[in-house]
Amino acid sequence: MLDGAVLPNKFTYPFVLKACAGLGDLNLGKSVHGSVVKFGFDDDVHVCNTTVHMYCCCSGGIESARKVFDEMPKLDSVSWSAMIGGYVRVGWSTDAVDLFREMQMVGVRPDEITMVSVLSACTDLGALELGKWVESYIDKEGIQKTVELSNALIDMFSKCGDVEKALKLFRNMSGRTIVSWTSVIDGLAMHGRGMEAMSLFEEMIGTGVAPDDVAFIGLFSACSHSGLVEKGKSYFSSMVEKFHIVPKIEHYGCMVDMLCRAGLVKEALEFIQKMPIEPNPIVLRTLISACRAHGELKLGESITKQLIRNEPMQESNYVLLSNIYAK
DNA sequence: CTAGGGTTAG
Repeated sequence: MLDGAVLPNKFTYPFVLKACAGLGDLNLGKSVHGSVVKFGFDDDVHVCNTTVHMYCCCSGGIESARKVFDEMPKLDSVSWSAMIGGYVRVGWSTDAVDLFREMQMVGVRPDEITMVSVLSACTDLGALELGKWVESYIDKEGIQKTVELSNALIDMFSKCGDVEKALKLFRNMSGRTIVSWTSVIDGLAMHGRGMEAMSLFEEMIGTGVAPDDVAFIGLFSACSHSGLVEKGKSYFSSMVEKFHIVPKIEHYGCMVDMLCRAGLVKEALEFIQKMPIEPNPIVLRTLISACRAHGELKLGESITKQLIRNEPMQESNYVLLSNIYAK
């Protein structure tokens, strides 16, 4: 296209940049950005917004995104949402909140998409008071409570410690999605309310919503945190046999965590050995910590040595080993 | 003619 008669125009770039974002390819994105600059489309707010988003989606691109953002001739709510959302995605939630404050100071009106990202930042930070403020801000500003925004509110309350409030919003919500159910189940799980999480899970199935792989992670986590080992095992079978979901490492990880918390270290080891996929470092660390807690020091030592062989650069593994020797 | 978000074990 570049060497023919047809030149790219400013309407071409958002599609190309979006493709780079989808691939997460920073080098490709950089070269497309270079082309944007070369053709002088870097004064177009839509092209710049897509560029910010592209950098935010590429690993290691967040600083470049901020650079483009800072140099934009004009910022609209999409620009701010893209940058705030980018910070949340890479886990820089404090920067996301700071940027939201800056957005308010310069007087750009946030919309429901901005607020979803701000709420994600609150959830990540466990900032309940800020989250409550955001909720009242949404009401005060008359920002549209889409299903996605309601879900973000439920998720925030659920994970920041006000499960009752999350449940209340959930019960009053019209048009719940599996995300709404999963957020409340996760909150109950995190706060040791495993039986309620289980009954909500059953209620969900009863209303005709089929559980997906993410919902099962929440459910297993609930069983794990509440010591419901037999329930967890039976749900694991049902996930595979009844709902035909292929377990991922996260599902196996939950089961290992559940067995370890219950002190069934040997059974956790057997479970790992029977898994059809390789245990990742997270699973191995769960097992090692359990070995230490339950006096299986020899076993813990051998697994830790295996872990160190797999990731010799991870300093925390040596801490695990020294903790075992300390015992 | 284009654009930003949304549940995932420890």
